[in-house]
Amino acid sequence: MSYMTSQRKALFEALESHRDEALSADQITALLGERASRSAVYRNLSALEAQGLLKKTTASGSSKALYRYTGSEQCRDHLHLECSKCGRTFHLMAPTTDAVIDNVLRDANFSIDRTSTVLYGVCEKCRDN
Amino acid sequence: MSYMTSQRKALFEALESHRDEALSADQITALLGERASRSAVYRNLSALEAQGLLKKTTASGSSKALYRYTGSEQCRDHLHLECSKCGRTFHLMAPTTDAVIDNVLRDANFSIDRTSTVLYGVCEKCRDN
DNA sequence: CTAGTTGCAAAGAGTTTGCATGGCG
DNA sequence: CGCCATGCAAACTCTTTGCAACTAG
Repeated sequence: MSYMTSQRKALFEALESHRDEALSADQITALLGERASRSAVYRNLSALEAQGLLKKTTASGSSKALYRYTGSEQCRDHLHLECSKCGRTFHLMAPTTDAVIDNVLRDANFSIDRTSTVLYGVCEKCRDN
Repeated sequence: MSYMTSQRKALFEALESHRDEALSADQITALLGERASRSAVYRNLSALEAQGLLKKTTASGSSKALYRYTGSEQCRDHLHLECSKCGRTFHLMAPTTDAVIDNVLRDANFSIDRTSTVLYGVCEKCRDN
C-alpha cells in the first residue's frame, strides 16, 4: 500500500533533521535540492501525515501549511514552549507537566499566557469498529 | 487600532457558539447568513487571531484552514482529548495535567497514543523589545 | 472628522490532479 | 510483472489585495 522510496525517505529525513521547526512545502522542496517535484513533495507529505509520521500545522498570518516531524518518541510526549510573538519553539525534553510548568513559571524566562494540552488517542466509539 | 464592529462581533459569537469544533471560513460565512463577504470574513478571522481570540488550525487531507474559538478562559488551560481516528474533540474542564492524564488512562475510555502540551507565552528575547 | 472596515471583483498563492513514464518488490 | 511513485503542466481552491464607499468612536 505504500513503498518507502528513496525520495520519500529523503523527505522524511529532511524533516527529521529539522525536528525543531515546522517547515513549509517550499522549504522541504528546497532541502531536497530539487530532486523532487512539488507534486511529489505534497503527495509524500500527505502519505506521511496519514501514517502519523508528521503533523500538519499552520502559521498565523500566512496561508501556507507547515509540516513537523513526529516520527520518533523523542518528538512526542514532551512540552513545547511556543513564543506567541516570534513564533519560535523551545523544547523541553521532560515527559510531562505540572512540575515542569511550575519550574518554567519560576524561571521567569518565559511568561506563560496560555497552555494547551492535547492528548491524542482513540476514543471508545472508534475502538469498537 | 481595531473596532469591534457588529459584523466582527457576529463572527466571533458564531465561533463561540461552536466552541467544540473548528470551523472553516466557508462554514463561518454560511453561519453569518451572507451578511458578510468572504473577504471580510478572512480579514476578521485574521484580526481576531492576532488578538489571540481564536486559533487557526488545519485538517489533514484538506488545504482549508480551520478556526477555533479561544476567547474565554473556559477554552484555555484545559485539556482536549482528540480522537486520531474520527477527529472528534472531547473537553475536560480540568485545569491541568498529570493527575488528569492518570485518570484518563485509568478510565480506559480513551487510549492515549501521544500527548502534546503547548505553553503559549512570550520569550525572554521578545519581552525586551 | 479620522482611522479602521466592508464589498466587490480580480489577482495571487498554495495545493491537487490527469496522464504518461519510471521504479520498487 | 503489477502496483505504486514521479514529473510535468494545467486546473483548482482557498486566501489576499486594491479601491471606493461606508461606519465606529
